Amino acid sequence: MASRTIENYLKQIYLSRPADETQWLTMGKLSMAVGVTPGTATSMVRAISDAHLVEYEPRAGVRLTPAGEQLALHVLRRHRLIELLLVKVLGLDWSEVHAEAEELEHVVSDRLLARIDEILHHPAFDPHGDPIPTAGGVVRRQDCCTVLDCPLDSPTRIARILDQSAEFLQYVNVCGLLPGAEISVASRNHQAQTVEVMVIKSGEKQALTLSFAVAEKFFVQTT
Amino acid sequence: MASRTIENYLKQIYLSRPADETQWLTMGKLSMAVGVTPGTATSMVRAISDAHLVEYEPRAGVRLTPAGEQLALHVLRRHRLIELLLVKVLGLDWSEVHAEAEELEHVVSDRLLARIDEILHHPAFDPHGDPIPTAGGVVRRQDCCTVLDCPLDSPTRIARILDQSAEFLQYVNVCGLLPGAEISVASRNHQAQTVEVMVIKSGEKQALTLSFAVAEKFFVQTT
DNA sequence: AAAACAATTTTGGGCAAGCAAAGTTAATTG
DNA sequence: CAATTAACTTTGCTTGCCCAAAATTGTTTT
Ligand SMILES: [Mn+2]
Ligand SMILES: [Mn+2]
Ligand SMILES: [Mn+2]
Ligand SMILES: [Mn+2]
Repeated sequence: MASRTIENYLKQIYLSRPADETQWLTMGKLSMAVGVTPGTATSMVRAISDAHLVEYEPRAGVRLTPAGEQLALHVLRRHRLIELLLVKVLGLDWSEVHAEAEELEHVVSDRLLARIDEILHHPAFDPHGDPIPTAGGVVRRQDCCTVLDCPLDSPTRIARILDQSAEFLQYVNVCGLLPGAEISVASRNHQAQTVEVMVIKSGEKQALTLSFAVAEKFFVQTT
Repeated sequence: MASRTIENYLKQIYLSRPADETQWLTMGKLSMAVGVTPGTATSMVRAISDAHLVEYEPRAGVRLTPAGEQLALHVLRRHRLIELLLVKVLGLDWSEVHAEAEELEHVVSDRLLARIDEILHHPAFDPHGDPIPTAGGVVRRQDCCTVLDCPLDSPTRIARILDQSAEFLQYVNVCGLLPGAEISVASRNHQAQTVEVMVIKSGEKQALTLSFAVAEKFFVQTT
């Protein structure tokens, strides 16, 4: 059994892996993601590599083996199912569940997880719109664009938000930009680096301005 | 914050404390309860005593300070509320929830615990009939007798079972001796050390024989 | 090509928990 | 009382995980 430390490393290696599959994740990035000093990450990765859960190339970086990826996806599945349970059944606010799940993901048994999955009717997405890997370790990929690059003036639906920080999610809540919300992008200003978004908030249409950096965090799906 | 190890020690010191308040809990008993060697218990208790959570008297034993007791009761509250949640909301069998709660009790936040308490309508007892300490750390004491010493031939109700092992609880399940079940004690045989119990199992009355040792595990309340 | 820089690895050390086995103490027994 | 025994404590060692700071390496810059 992998320790909770190792589970956290594997999960972060998965989440922080570079888009280009041939690339390695550097120790600097990993140590930041896990929240330890670079030296600690190096020696931990050495150990995890001895267990054949990652490949490690000194001065290049780290990459999950198939076994390591399965384990990472299992942790991610636990994390996201727990988040959804906390929102749907326990009634916590979606801005607080990430921190909570960060701990719970390491102690929930397979049996309990199966019950949670049943109660939620085998959901495909967590409260932030992140896909929940299947019990078999498969991630159903949804290709969609962001508020930054979707077509203008067409009605779309927010599908996913790429930020787990409680403060940001509370702001998102206030704006009504939650997953499922219908919006359309009115315009983009490349000089000011801002996007103007129309959102239906408690019945009436409202305009909202976001920076490019923030717009990029919102994935949308054309309806 | 107390580590999960310390939380476990405090909880076991509370649960294993001798009935006589003036007595100390010996290191032997404690090390058995926690599942470590006696030497480990001794040095751990020394450390916890430095934190003023217990009093430790070499060669006598250990005893909780008021601060330590509050912490222990908090852990116990988490444990028992979680057990009830797992049974009532998640639909786990009551024989499996103890092991599950043993881990979860250390990672559930105050906020989540408050939600659980609300959803369950501030329950007073867990699935085994054990009292749930209040948020203020008060244990509501119910004085009742056991199947070993209750009056004969009077209808009573099972209130509490003093054994958390899954196998035993599954047997209890089969016999219909769960908390809430109506029973009456027909006779006791002091030579054979057995008790004959009448229990209403799926409509019809059934007779059941238990040893003194097992009878003692069932607390009953006269109805 | 040399110097400077940034990223990474190595070294040395710390803390929390644990075990095994040796040493101590206190109670029990002959 | 002396000897034995059982319970407890001490000692020495291990493992997992972490940090700070020094050393190394690969890449830019000058
Ligand atoms: Mn985690
Ligand atoms: Mn999420
Ligand atoms: Mn526990
Ligand atoms: Mn219980």
